[in-house]
Amino acid sequence: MLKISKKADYALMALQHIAAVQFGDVTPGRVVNTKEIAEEYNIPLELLAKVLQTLAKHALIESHNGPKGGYLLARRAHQITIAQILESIEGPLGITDCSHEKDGELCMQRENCHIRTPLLKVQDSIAQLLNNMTLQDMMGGTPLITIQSPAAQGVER
Amino acid sequence: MLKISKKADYALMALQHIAAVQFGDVTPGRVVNTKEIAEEYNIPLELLAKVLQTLAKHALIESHNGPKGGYLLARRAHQITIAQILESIEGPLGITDCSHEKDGELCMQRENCHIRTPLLKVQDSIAQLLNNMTLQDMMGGTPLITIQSPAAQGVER
DNA sequence: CTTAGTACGACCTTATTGATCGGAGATCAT
DNA sequence: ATGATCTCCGATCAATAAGGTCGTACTAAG
Repeated sequence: MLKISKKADYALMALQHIAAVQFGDVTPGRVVNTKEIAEEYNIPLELLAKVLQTLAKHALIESHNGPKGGYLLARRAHQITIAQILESIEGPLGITDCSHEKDGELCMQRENCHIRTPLLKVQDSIAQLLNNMTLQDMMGGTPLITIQSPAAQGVER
Repeated sequence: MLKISKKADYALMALQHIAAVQFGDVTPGRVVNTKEIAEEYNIPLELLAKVLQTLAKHALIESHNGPKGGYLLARRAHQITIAQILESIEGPLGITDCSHEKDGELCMQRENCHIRTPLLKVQDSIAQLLNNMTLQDMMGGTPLITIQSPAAQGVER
């Protein structure tokens, strides 16, 4: 519980990989295709493809068609937050059902519910945490590259 | 998707209610039965019953059988953390699948996975948050319960 | 115009969650 | 004791979401 989905997991791995290739020392600027990532991390190819398409639709990466095609980060790693990634894949994140309910459908226990307010506070804390963490912060012990980032916080390297 | 389940929601509501009755001004020390809570918050009776049984099994509340029976908080509100409640209902909480995997089954992408460590940090932060918040903290502006259902009981105690 | 790649939508399978049912056991009033 | 209420507990069902697959169309490089 309080668990992120596999698709979101895959998205994080893929983005980490793309970032590592793109800004790494070996072949910087190279595009990365779906198959390469799928094989590297043992992710089902078709599923990963859909995840990447979703990320592209949300403008976190950009796709290039045809042979020699593949994906590139749309922005730099420190400009992509973990929250953005998760929300691209799983929709707006909310601890509780009544977090962002439209006018029409409000939950049955709303009138007497005393736990909504405190729960929303918890949610805010988590959202804040995820919004302050970027893809850059996940680029710790990558074998491909050694990023010298002064601003990477909270991740051991 | 980082969401807590309905059962966990129900658990929180129920505990908040029990605490409010038990330590409130109106009828302090009174036991609370399943039906009362279910009706107050429009929760399916049978489902709530199971939630309460689970909470009792984890020693967060204690049950009293027979007529005039019901539930009582096993400890005081500030000694019950939100983390304890959630874990009672949904098992050990972990952001990612590989959080607490047994020796045998480790995830397919483990060897090349670069996101595990940073994710565990996120998880720790959330766990810390939930461990530092108690039931007491959810008892903010509780309008004290005003139930005097005929089915409930007489005036004594 | 062929080939290697993404794009996209429909579909299937499985796991989790939410909810229900039927009794067994406990307790209290009478 | 006995019956009326309660909780307890296991089994089960239904709904929904998650994970994964398939087929085809579209695009660009050689």
